[in-house]
Amino acid sequence: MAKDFVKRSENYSEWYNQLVVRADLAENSAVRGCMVIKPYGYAIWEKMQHALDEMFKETGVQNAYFPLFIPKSFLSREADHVKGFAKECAVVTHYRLKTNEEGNGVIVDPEAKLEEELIVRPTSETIIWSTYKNWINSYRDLPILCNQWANVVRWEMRTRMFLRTAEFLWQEGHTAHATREEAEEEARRMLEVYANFAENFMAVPVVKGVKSPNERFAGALDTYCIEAMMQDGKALQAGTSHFLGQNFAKAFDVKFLNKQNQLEHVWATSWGVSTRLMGALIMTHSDDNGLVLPPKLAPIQCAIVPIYKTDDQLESLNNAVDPIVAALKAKGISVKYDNRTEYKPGWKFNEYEFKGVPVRLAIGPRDLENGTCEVCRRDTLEKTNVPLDGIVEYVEKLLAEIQTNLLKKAADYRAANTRKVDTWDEFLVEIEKGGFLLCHWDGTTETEEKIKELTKATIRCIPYDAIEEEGKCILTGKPSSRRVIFARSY
RNA sequence: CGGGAUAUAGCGUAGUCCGGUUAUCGCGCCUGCUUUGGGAGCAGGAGGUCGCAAGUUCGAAUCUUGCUAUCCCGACCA
Repeated sequence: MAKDFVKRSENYSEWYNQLVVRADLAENSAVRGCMVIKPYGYAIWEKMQHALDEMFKETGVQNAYFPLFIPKSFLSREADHVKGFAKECAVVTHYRLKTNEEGNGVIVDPEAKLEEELIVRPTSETIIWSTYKNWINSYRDLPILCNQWANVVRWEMRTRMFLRTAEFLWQEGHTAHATREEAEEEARRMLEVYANFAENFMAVPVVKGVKSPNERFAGALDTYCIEAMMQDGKALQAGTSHFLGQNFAKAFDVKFLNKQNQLEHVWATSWGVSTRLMGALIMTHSDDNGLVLPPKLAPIQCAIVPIYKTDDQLESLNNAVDPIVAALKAKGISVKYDNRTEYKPGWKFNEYEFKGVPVRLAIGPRDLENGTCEVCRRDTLEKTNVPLDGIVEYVEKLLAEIQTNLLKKAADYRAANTRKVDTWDEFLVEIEKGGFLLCHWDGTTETEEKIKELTKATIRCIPYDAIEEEGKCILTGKPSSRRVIFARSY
């Protein structure tokens, strides 16, 4: 372990920042609020992208790409939408620089002012719906199911690596449908995809639910979301899927002729997940020894460290390990045999541990004699001596077990930090402890905002699986028919 | 944009209150030898506009003023 690595329990924010930087995932850039994603971090993101792409394809979604710049007038077409994003947009006003006549460097050429300013997309609903207008005439053109992988810019006041940066990478799906039912179904289907991905690939358990009107996406009729719990008890919105109704179709005049030969506005959805998922991944599993990665997203699933004194020993180890590496690769396991001479075994152990490599094998002369190797699993740090005969199957099984174990650990943690709260006094005490509080709420925005003002807690979602029960609002005592999740969040 | 703080080598820092030779220490980096089953040891070495600018002074990392940048707490948010 790094000598001065801050413990998770001591300073959670500091722990997170150091983890990101020292595990080689990312670093702050010279540009305010922006982040450099380093190769190791990007490799994880790529794995996420590939897995999501596969899942999207299964639902019939195709990838496309739309422009980075949005004419200012587009953004103002949908009233709620512009209200939601106006405060955080980067604006392009000029298209040319010129050399500074009074010295060195360049200045913005005042002659090159744009007639209409361009907005760097904070999200692409507007540019996409202005395009869809040209694609849609008849019910035969529907549905349109497009996704784009892109960067977006939101000029945030305070940033935090992966969780909130001025520029971030994401995927945004935009679909167009002939009926309300179909669009609503699509929005829910994609939420299922996200929940699936979070649990099966990231090993992050999530609560599926609907946002309260207050927390809804700007311009949506309904926002579905998945909420995860981090190890400090705070909630993290991991993905959202919006039912947009006909708002954008009306704003951009997108109509189609239905089977009855009547002109109708198109129904829309949009859904997205971002590099924020990286933050969720890091914060859900990692510990005081560094990153812990679920095998399905780990760039290196198995590291092999040779232990030797002489060149002869190294050579016989190389000969013994080569077929094992080949066999692991044949099983689709990404393996790194680290026989660099520049670093000592102890250094390598710590390195792979810190970077969250799920399984590490150590093989030395002693093992060659015994026909064994030492297997260390990152999730529990347990070490076992395992016969080299059958090692490939052992590693394969262990990776699957780690994947399962991480999800279980995270689910147990969440369960231990989720509780029902029925009185306001109790709420005030419990919210300080962190975690999810299941409470009754009278359904009004006023109450929600009052609670936020008093405690910084927000309604994370109204869970799909909320049980119908009679209750009284935590704050006002007015009747309520189901519990919602209150928590402090990122 | 309000409130608070900071700026010294790639990173982390001492020195600043109370001005005074060659700016401290650790990590990292380079060279050599010994090492290698949990971040090796010893020896040697490289690396600095002390955030920028002006002022006070015989003399400024240190005092004064202005500027800039960053961080933390708010407001905003995936």
